[in-house]
Amino acid sequence: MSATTDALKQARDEFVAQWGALGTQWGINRTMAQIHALLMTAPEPLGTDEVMEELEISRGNAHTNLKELVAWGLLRVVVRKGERREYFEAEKDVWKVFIMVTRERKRREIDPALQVLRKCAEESQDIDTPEGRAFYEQMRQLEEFVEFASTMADRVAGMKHGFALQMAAKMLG
Amino acid sequence: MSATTDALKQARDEFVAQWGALGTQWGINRTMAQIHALLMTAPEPLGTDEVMEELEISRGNAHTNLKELVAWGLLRVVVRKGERREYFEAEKDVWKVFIMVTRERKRREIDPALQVLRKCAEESQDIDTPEGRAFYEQMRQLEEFVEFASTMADRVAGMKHGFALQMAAKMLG
DNA sequence: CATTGCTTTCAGAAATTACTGAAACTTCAG
DNA sequence: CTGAAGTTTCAGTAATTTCTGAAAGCAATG
Repeated sequence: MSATTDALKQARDEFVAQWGALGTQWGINRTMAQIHALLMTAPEPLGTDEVMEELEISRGNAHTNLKELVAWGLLRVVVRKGERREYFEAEKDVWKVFIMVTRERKRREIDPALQVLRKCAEESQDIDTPEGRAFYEQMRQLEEFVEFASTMADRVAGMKHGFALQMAAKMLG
Repeated sequence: MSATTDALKQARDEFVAQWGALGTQWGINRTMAQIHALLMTAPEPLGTDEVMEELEISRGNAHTNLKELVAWGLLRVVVRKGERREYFEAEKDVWKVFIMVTRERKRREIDPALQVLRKCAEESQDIDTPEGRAFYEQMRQLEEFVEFASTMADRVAGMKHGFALQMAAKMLG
């Protein structure tokens, strides 16, 4: 193995390890983040066994997290003709990755919050004391804000990269 | 206790419990989210003992999470004249809460990612093979995007509520 | 319909994270 | 200085999350 190939392997391993550590901070499990990093920097699709070997993890773990990444829309399953194995390929376009993550987080984090806030607002609607009114108002304000966030998330997720940049330029200028 | 007071307590308990559960999904610990919910809906500042009693948690747990919330800028410490106890009061303005959370998440999630990406880009800068170039390019694209996110976070965190609404209207219109 | 090659599931083990309760520390008043 | 009232720390325990390895499932092939 040549010196440059070795240097690449090293840089890539570093990236995988660090991305995994970051994932933990973002509330994503380490293995999932590592697999994502590995595949985002893979020149071609990898199979379950290759992922297992590269990251030194069990089949069950590799399988679960690969499927989870597919559910997030961050990996595609690739089947090669004449082969039974499944290969996995990462979305490499950074903007598309961002869109996927935004959609998924909205679904998992924003939508449930909205449910809760609406329920609490409704339940406190008719409580006719100063404290009751204050509580209701607080719920309403949270609800309004989260609704706003929800709309923004949808908007952003629908944008084309170019448009987003244009908007950002306006915002920043 | 009157019926309406009772209904309020019930609604509030529900909110605290659910907000705690949501917190878990956001990668924030349950107790911290519960304390935050409790104080956001408290008509006046509470002391450690009241928080302990309300949520049925230990002193150590209450203390740690109260201080953590202060560190996030989501609670203020209030001292009443002639008293030694510390009381805690939540920021109730939803927009201000959002700003604080944005700042803190940028610091904890975006900045470290940028460090990692810069290091990996630098390390792979001179690897002169097709795979090396591809890796370097991927790091650069990620870096560029995260830089963009960082700038946006700073911008948003510097906005006044009114301005944000105005911008949102433009975006959505 | 038996075998092969691969995918999926899941019970138990390991690792991580959060909580308790008690002791140590700090500050103030008498 | 001593005690009272409160804050802070932390070792050990509990709860939760993640991972392993093996068994079960499934589809294609001969």
